[in-house]
Amino acid sequence: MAPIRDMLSDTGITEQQWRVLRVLSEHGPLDTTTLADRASLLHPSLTRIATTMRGKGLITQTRDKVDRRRQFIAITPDGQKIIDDNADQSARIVADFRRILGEDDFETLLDLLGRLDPGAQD
Amino acid sequence: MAPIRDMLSDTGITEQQWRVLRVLSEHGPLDTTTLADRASLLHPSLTRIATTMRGKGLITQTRDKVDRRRQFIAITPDGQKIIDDNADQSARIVADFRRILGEDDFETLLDLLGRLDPGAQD
DNA sequence: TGCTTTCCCTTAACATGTTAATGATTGCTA
DNA sequence: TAGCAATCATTAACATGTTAAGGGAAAGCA
Repeated sequence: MAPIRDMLSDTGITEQQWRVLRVLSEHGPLDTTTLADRASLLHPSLTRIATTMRGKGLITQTRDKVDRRRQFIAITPDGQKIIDDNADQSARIVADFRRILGEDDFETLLDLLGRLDPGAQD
Repeated sequence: MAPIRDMLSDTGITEQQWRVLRVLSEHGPLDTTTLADRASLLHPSLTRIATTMRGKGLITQTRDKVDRRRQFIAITPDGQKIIDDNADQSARIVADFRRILGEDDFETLLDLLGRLDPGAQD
């Protein structure tokens, strides 16, 4: 994760906050349980992270009108801007991994890791 | 790491404390810089962890007579007991990984990961 | 309807990761 | 030898991981 962290150190957000933004950017607004799952966060962590990010204006949090236990979290334009500004560099990092290993070995790695942790398939 | 954490939840120590004990058990007393490196911990983390573990009587910490900036940390009998009590189960977890993937694929995985992070060779 | 259960989420408490600043020694050098 | 740089380690501040407990709302049922 070191290259990712280097990238993020310039943006003022953390690795976990980056994951939250990416998931929201890809899937649109999500309830907190789904968001925590897709961002690989435990719910207590997400609660805190969401509070921080709401404070920074990166996300909005709204309560479900029907089921008032539920909440939905959505990305704001400011949050989306962080994703956009770093999209190139982010893609480059993955491309680097692929280049270092070569296409075949890269796929092999994903396969082997997947076999060790069947629950983590994306 | 999930299987390791399950194992440790019974012992009252954390994953990082486990790594510290293992390194000390394998290499004998070490200075804190070397210990932090081998246990994959940053120095500030090691400082705190060492304080905790000293409180539990798992390690001892002594200052170098010659260079009084330096410290040496050693495992105590109580600490070694934790290693011994869990050695079987620990070996079994690695063996499980090897079994799931098969010998060849297991070696391949170690190789691929090593190529992505050349600094982390053991 | 009233009660219990279940669900969704938050709080709390403790341990660690991470970066920057600070201490404490030692070593070098003018 | 006084002063400064380098080294080893700790402290501080903030963010997250992890487990357990709590709080509010909905659902099921007598």
